[in-house]
Amino acid sequence: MPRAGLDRTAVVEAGAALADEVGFAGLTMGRLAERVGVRTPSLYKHVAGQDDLNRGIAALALAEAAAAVGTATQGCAGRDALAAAAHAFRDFVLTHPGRYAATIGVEPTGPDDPVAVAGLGLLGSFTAVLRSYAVEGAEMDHALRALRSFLHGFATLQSANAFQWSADVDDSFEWLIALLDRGLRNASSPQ
Amino acid sequence: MPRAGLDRTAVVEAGAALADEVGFAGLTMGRLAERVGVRTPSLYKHVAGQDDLNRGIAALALAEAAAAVGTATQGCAGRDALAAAAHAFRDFVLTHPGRYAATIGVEPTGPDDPVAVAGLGLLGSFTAVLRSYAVEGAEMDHALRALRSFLHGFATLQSANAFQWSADVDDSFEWLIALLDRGLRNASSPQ
DNA sequence: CACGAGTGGCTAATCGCGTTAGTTTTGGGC
DNA sequence: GCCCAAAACTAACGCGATTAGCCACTCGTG
Repeated sequence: MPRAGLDRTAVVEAGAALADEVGFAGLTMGRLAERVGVRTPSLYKHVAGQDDLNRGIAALALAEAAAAVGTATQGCAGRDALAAAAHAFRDFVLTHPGRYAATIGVEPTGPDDPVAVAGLGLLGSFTAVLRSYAVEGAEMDHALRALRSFLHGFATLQSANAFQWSADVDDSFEWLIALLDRGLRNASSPQ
Repeated sequence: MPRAGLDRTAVVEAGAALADEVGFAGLTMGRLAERVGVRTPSLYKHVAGQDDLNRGIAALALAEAAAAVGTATQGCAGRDALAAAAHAFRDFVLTHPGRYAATIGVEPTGPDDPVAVAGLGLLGSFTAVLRSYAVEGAEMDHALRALRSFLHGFATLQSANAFQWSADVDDSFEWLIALLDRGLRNASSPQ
């Protein structure tokens, strides 16, 4: 039996790709094993189990999302940066719905958990965007959460096909970015 | 063996309550059967299977959420209505995380699917709120999607404990409402 | 070049969950 | 008091995750 030459990152990456194809719920150890050309129990030589696999996929997805947002906003500021970040994030979620879904419901075990580290990276990319606006101090935390909620909600709902009405979804996304921009530009003004 | 006297709604409601307790992923036919005092296969006399159960729970949750938002916004307008709706929705998701989770990933099978009907009800509650702002025509669809994305994203992330930083989550929610209000008040103005 | 150890793969088996088939029991209507 | 449809039960299957235990390939070392 020739060896497949697997290692942890190969298994995790194959799992992420498979999750994108068949959906996170359809990611099964058996399917993943078949995909990488191995019998199911052999996977356990590389990952500790399904939970560990999910954590690996989540960390990978967060790192990739952070990179996508970071490079998309290079050299932009203000509304341009916001639009670039939003589009980069949504594109990532829509092209990689499975691995993004893996990031939900994974609680980091500690501050040096790869999931936590990757999450901080994504947060950093968003922080850079918000710095272009007059957001400072404690408001940064609120704005970060708002931005993350917006993007997560929209991308998740669209990826779940929860938008069934008439209007074009891309138009709605642009409208949403404009609304965020309006709200952020006056962030410090008295409500 | 004395009869338990179950019917479909009793099973669905017990399933929703159980999902809130143990999480949507922990909702299992065996546990639900034990909860209602019956053996697992007996549940299949009332629901067609786990998927059907999920649809029932989702429809129930959407109807309850619509009712909560609707009554909370009675007699309010503008920012008051927005704040009331946002709080009612978030409270519902936080107190019923399991049944709300059931609403994600359920695609209505047709226009008269109870899930679709209940979803339209929730949409109607949000539409009433947005009518207080100068939102009209095609913008209503965009604003609806924006509001839904915001609320879904925030509630989901908080319920998944994805907010790990310093600032108070309730403060962030108020800040987010203020941001939405600012953005909506100028909805029709040129960006 | 042999070899021994460790690693990566395999088979077999267990457990839990969803689901189906077939059987028994209950309780309301005649 | 009897009958039958509904509702519950037991038994059994399939599938997915996981573990235990075994074997083969490969690589570094003598």
